[in-house]
Amino acid sequence: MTENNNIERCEVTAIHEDVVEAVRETMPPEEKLFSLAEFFKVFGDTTRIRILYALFQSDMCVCDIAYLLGMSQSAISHQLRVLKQAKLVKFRKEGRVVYYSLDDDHIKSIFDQGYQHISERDTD
Amino acid sequence: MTENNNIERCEVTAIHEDVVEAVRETMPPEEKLFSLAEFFKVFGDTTRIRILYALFQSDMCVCDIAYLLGMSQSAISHQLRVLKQAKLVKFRKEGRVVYYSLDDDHIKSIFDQGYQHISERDTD
DNA sequence: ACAATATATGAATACTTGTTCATATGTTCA
DNA sequence: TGAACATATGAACAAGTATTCATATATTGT
Repeated sequence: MTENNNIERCEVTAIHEDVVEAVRETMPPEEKLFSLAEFFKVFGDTTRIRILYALFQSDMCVCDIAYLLGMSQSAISHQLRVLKQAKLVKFRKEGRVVYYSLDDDHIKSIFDQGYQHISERDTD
Repeated sequence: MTENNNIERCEVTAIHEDVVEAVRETMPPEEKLFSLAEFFKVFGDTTRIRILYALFQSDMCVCDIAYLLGMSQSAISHQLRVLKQAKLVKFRKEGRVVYYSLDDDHIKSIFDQGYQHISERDTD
């Protein structure tokens, strides 16, 4: 009558099977969760974060970004490719110079909320 | 008179030094950018994303989470430690069972925005 | 005190990832 | 056409990370 018969050994079975099944119902599809992790993975690198913050302010060419961040042109170019594939930045070519700019409206507010989190956390 | 004297060779110097210096002024401190990357890194893994989505719905013990996600108790325990260190989850002990729950208000809305981004992106 | 069990953790391993180095591509200017 | 230059890219390497395995810790019930 109480919460019996769910209980077996852990490792294999759940302790509260009712809770587990209820939660399972609400889980988004695996594929969406995977995409979401992929999306956030892009923000999990200081170089890419710095590039995006720079682009908040102004469109910039590869060379300028490299100079600003004190990094090699190659390193920046590789990271811009990651950002491009994630559709976070777009680019336009002017002669041999390529200007990158933001291609997403959510980034800033996502960053702001992250910023808020770490600020609150660090004052505890 | 035009945009001269900024221009030297890339790799070493910037093409638009004025732009670079203007952007440099607005960059948040390195330490903050680093923390931000650390913060998002936590979301860059499917297992942790899945754990957090589960906890959106209900507090859960380690064993139930492992069962729900079809993973080992050890793997879940390791990941919960990461989430704990990031102050994203908290826990309470009841006997030998440890219940984890969310410890942050921003997570859901950050996830929602990420979700929105990938949805928009995938319909282009 | 002892067996059973829920969780935590250190070490090892396989995999991923960021940067560098060398080089390729494509554009401009003489 | 050729030299200079901005950017892109593949391969290699180093550093980081997620999971497993074995085991430790702590709690419960007998």
